Amino acid sequence: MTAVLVIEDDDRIRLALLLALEEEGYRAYGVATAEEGLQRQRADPADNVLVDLMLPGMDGFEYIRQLRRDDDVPIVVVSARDDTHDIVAALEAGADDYVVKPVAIKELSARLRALRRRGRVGTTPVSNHIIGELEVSPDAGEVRRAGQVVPVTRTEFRLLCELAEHVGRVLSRRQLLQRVWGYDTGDERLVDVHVGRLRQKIEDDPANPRHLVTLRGLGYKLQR
Amino acid sequence: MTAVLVIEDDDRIRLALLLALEEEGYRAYGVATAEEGLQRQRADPADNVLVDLMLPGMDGFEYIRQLRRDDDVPIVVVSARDDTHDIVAALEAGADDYVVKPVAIKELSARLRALRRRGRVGTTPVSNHIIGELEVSPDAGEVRRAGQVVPVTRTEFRLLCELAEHVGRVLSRRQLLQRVWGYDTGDERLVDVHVGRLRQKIEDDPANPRHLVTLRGLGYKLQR
DNA sequence: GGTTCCATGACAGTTGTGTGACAAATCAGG
DNA sequence: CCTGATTTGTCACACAACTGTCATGGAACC
Repeated sequence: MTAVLVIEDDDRIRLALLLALEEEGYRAYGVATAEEGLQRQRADPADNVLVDLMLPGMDGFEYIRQLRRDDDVPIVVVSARDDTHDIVAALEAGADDYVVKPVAIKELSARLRALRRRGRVGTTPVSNHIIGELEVSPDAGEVRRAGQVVPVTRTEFRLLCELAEHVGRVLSRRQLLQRVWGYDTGDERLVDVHVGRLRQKIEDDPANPRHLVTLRGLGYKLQR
Repeated sequence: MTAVLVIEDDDRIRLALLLALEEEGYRAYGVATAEEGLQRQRADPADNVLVDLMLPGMDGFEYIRQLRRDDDVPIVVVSARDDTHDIVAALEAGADDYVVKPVAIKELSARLRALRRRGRVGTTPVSNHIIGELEVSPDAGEVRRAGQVVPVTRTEFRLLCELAEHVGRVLSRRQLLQRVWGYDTGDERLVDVHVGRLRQKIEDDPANPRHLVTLRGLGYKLQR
């Protein structure tokens, strides 16, 4: 069955849309924020995405841009604003269609069908490690936290990739030195420093890390 | 250059559309009847078709059905009628989008671009890449920015194609040297220089690139 | 309480990148 | 074949960003 993800902060509208879509034979589910929308689509990809533009927190434009980094799902904007600038900006950001509220469900359904008929084309998805709200894309050379790109340096990035490839496993300082730096020798404290810097960037509370944790006497571990 | 066929019986509207499209950087030509439209598209296929619904003789719905028998070109209906039944019927007949007259040319252009990005499904795979407002057509040997052709040199073009083929992925200087120049060896700084020159042409603010970005220590990446 | 292990801030040296200038190479048109 | 224009590759400099070391203080362990 065709699955549709609806991102709309107004509860009444969202529920009405979901109901109408189910009536039309879709499996439909919704979230209220763009952040949830990103997470949801990564965890359980839908065949179509409907998104409002005015959302609390991350807005619809930014949502589209972020999703489009590694997902080619057809995106339809459902907005109350009938403004050329918005329409152009949304399509440029990567949306495939733009309809103005209130929208006839039959029209929406027909537009979704037309889009699916076109099919997907484009980039093969990038391989990601997902650790909770953290995403590491070795291909894209990017680290995201709750959808937001976090700038990390090359060494930090390599270190994080190494840890992400072995989620839940302890890696000793020596192992990390070996794999990230290529050293066989050298001061192991170097690892500490970089772990510390990484924590500043990817942890909510760097002093009490939830993902990048220390195992005293053993080394470091990345966990979900 | 992207060619657009316009089928519209009202001379004034047709000419206005053609003019506006050319202004946007398209090669545009028009006919007044569906019969002419079919003939023309078979003789000299356009990349997009705009069609009115109310036409003398064969109407727009029938035109779409007939054209769709052997052509997967993106079709956009441009109609004065804002009626759900018409919209659904047109999309069901095989149209890809439906806009209501009068239409902002910028919106129309953005919708055409979005459609081309989706590409054709039945015919040869699309080889042109669309990255935001940027279009790269390896076949046509052209780069467009917001519809306007940007003159780039051969090397810049190859570099851009290489990056465009891997949107969202980092390519190291060595990889680029290898793929664009065919070197196995050589000074990697060469890549920097050409990236810099490319940025001057395709970026809004070359000093703060939005698409052709540097990933320090990793290489370059083209992103939407 | 002593010991070991770890976190963190500061800092100087190093590396990586952007850019302008320039000469060699290539191309277009006569 | 010649000439002028364009394109290409090299270089050097400046600047910003990154890295590794060290010292200090704090936390965990016995």
